Amino acid sequence: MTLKLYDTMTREKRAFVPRDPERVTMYVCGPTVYNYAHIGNFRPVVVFDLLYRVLRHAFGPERVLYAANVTDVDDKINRKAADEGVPIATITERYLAAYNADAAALLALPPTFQPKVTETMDAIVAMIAQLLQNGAAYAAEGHVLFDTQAYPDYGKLSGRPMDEMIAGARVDVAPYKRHPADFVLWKPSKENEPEWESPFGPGRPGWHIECTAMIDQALGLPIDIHGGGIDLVFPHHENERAQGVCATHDHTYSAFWLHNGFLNMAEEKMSKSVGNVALAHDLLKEYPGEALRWALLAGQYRQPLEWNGELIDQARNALDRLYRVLDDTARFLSGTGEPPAGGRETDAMRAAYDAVFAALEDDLNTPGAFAALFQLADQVRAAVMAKNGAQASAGRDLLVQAGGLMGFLQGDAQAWFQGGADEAFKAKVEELLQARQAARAAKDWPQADLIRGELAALNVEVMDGPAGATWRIKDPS
RNA sequence: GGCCUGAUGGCGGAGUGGUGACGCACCGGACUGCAAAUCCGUGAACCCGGGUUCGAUUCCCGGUCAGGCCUCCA
Repeated sequence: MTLKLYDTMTREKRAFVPRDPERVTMYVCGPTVYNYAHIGNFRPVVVFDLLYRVLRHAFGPERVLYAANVTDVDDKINRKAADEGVPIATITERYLAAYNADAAALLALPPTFQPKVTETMDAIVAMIAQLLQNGAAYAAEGHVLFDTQAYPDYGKLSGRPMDEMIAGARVDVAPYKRHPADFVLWKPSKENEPEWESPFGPGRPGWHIECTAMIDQALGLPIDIHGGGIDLVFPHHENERAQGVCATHDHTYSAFWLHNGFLNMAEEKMSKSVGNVALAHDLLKEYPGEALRWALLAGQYRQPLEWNGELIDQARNALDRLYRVLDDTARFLSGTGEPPAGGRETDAMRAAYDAVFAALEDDLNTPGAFAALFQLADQVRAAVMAKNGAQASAGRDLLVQAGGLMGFLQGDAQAWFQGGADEAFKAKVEELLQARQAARAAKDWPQADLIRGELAALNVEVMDGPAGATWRIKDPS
């Protein structure tokens, strides 16, 4: 089986073959850290984290280099800093920390590198100088601009014929541009804006050059995979490519271009509590990160995804079901008293397990992978019901492994169901549970139901099983 | 105005030139003191109009609707 990925550039799905299997490189455009990130900003985080995991599995963890940048030089940052009367770094550090915490909560692995513009300034300046030297850039009125006419392939990535686009554009063209599509590589800073020294005069980099320089510095051009949101195809990635190719004289830049679709926000349903629960930071207060991760992967990454409260509930329920299988299996295995070692899975289990990988290798078909995961879970449950400890154990291991490849099911099942409960709370619940058990033993049903009601008031749901009662935190709704 | 995507059951969402996955929800049954879970089972969809084909949800054309980009927004 081979990994197949859809490349925006060639508009086709094709086999992924890295330039060097010992050193697979991926770069993804990250956030501008001036605020809490919208949940939509985390779709690429989760999607490319999944790809990162798949690549690590395929080529070996230490052979995959993943760089996800952070933009910490930006007008919006400047404005925010001015509003609060604090240095730029105060803003960027605050929101970078929040961003990384949120990404971690969504179970995204930390990338190998997280380059920042402020730490790449030398490389940016050097690359601009190189472009000037190569005749692909020119200076005008304190700016340095990229000369799109110097790059015949310009527009190829986004599939835009330049003349038509300019004809239809509603943009004012700066008078110092030789061609309307030319874009800024370096520009003078305005009053009170941060600025850096350069051979072209003091100033700051334009938007696109930073990524190209960060890629070259962190990974080295060309790379195997470049990812980001679909909105970045033009102009950002088109420009990146133009710069990179003209600076390095290597035509690849990135062998594959991957772009994730947008989240469709249904504003009417989103307001479960109040206002915009659309910030990942806020959503994470209400839902387990693992459920949000599942929701973000509920659709194939290139398709638009309907984002609403129901989607999150469904994701949570889906994980409930898988964790329940894990939990029931654990109970069964501990009940049998003999931890079966070296058990063997059934063919159906193995087939489902393989199907998870096959789906992911097909351009990250996460819905297909989920379907296979459920198939596997069903097989494990069947083994438990058949009281086949060896098969249950082996199947459970496969399920945890397959889920793990996608970043799921690595937590303790009890923790999933009782997530967020502290020790004092658990003790309180146990106390009520025992009182209820006593009432049940005495067949005092009214009393037992009364206690169930008390637990319900604590947002706890009781489940009576053959081995006693278990409990879980109910849905937040 | 130009360019580009998409349209599948109540909801989310795969896939395919010929019995339309999967999950959630719903309904019936089993089980249960109650409830949950679980098990068995039922029902339910391919935007509209043409074309190609023995046959189209799938391919082509047109339309409608929705979304994205052309304004440093994933």
